[in-house]
Amino acid sequence: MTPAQSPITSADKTFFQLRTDIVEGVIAAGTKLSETELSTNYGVSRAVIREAINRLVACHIVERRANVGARVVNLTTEGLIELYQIRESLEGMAARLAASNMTDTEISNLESLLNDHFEEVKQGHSYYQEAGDVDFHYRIILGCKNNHLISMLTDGIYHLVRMYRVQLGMAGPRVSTAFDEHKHIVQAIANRDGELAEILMRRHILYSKNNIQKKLL
Amino acid sequence: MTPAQSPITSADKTFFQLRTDIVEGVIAAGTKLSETELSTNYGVSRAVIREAINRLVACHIVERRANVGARVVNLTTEGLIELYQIRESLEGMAARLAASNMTDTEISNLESLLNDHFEEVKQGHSYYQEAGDVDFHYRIILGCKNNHLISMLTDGIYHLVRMYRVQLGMAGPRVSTAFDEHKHIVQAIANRDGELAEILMRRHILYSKNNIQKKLL
DNA sequence: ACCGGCTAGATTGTCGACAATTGACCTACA
DNA sequence: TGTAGGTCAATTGTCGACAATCTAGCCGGT
Repeated sequence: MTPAQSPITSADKTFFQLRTDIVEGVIAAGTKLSETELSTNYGVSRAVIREAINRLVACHIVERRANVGARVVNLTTEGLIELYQIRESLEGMAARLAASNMTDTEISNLESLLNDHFEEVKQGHSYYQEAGDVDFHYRIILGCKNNHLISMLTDGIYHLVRMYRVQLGMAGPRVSTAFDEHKHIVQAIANRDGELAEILMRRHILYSKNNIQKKLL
Repeated sequence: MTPAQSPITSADKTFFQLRTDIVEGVIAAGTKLSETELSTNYGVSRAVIREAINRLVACHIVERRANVGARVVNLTTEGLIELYQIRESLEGMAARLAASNMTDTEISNLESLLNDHFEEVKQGHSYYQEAGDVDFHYRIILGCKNNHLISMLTDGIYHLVRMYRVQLGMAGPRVSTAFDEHKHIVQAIANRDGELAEILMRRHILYSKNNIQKKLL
């Protein structure tokens, strides 16, 4: 799913591990992160834990107050809306750029990916499950070829999005509609129509937000 | 200009200092950042330097390779374009949200700010100088009330933008035209027309990008 | 002369100990 | 009883030393 992360240093590994544990809910939202405690739990020095925590702060997964400590962020409705506004903006741009910058083979790969998903939908499997949706969005993000943008989305935003999805249990009913939206986005990209691709991607994410927002009220 | 940063810890101060020195060009782009050397220069321990560098890595001002070291990023045309694509996307969204979320007093403050600038323009002062432009964009960003978005722009993107501006010397000729663009954006926000505000802001940044791109060829 | 491996120096990564700050509890006093 | 102040334990911030890793230069073989 996500491309091979290659943890080199001990701090890398600890960062990835901690991030996974928080996103998956092993460490609950709002939890205080005690450096000494984590240090013993993960079997590394406090310096390593500190570096990992600082990186999590940079992705907005953890908040730190000087001389007081670090806490996992709380999952709020406002936070989720903020996140989706950013997604709408950045992924819309990614789709626009992808229409210009994806190679023909990348596009045909994306189309065949979509066909595979179509088969699953026909057989009644819920399409809007993590893997398929994430995979789709992921390829378009990579297709934009803007490294800074790619990094912001894949290193920063997406883990937070996933945290909300996992912990608020969002495997919503937007099955076939979401699939159609994906199909139209790919069509626009294949036609090299960046403007349309952006509009469609933004609407797609906006619908998603509205759907979730409805469920949370 | 930028709101009061309150450096608490020694690492905070070192981070701000280092960032300023890099953005202003005291430490040139592409320079290798030796931890021990910086440690003696700034009069703090290596741990503090490491934390500061890691934060700079998170803002994409510095790149680090494990076991090798950290370097200040190189300023490339591609990097600048990437940055402006992100700005177009995020600040467009900020303008849209600002049209909904700014208070009436914030809007009237913004209008009077623009009037002050207009006086300067009438008197022949180059409007498109750092202070005025940054101030304008800054207020709109804050006006969006999306804390995550605010943080991405003010902590992340803007220092890089400034680094390009300072080091590539961009005090371009877009004087009165930029002022008009600002005026129209404020009008849209005052009318609570988010959609138009976004379109105008995106075009404003796009023009800016084209202008710079033209000068760099 | 050129290429591959090896050694030495320097740099980064990790660790445990010490210093500084915070928050809570406890006490004294109005 | 409630509040202000002080004390103490616990946590975070900072430091210097040690271990692991990379780069550059040297040496020997082909």
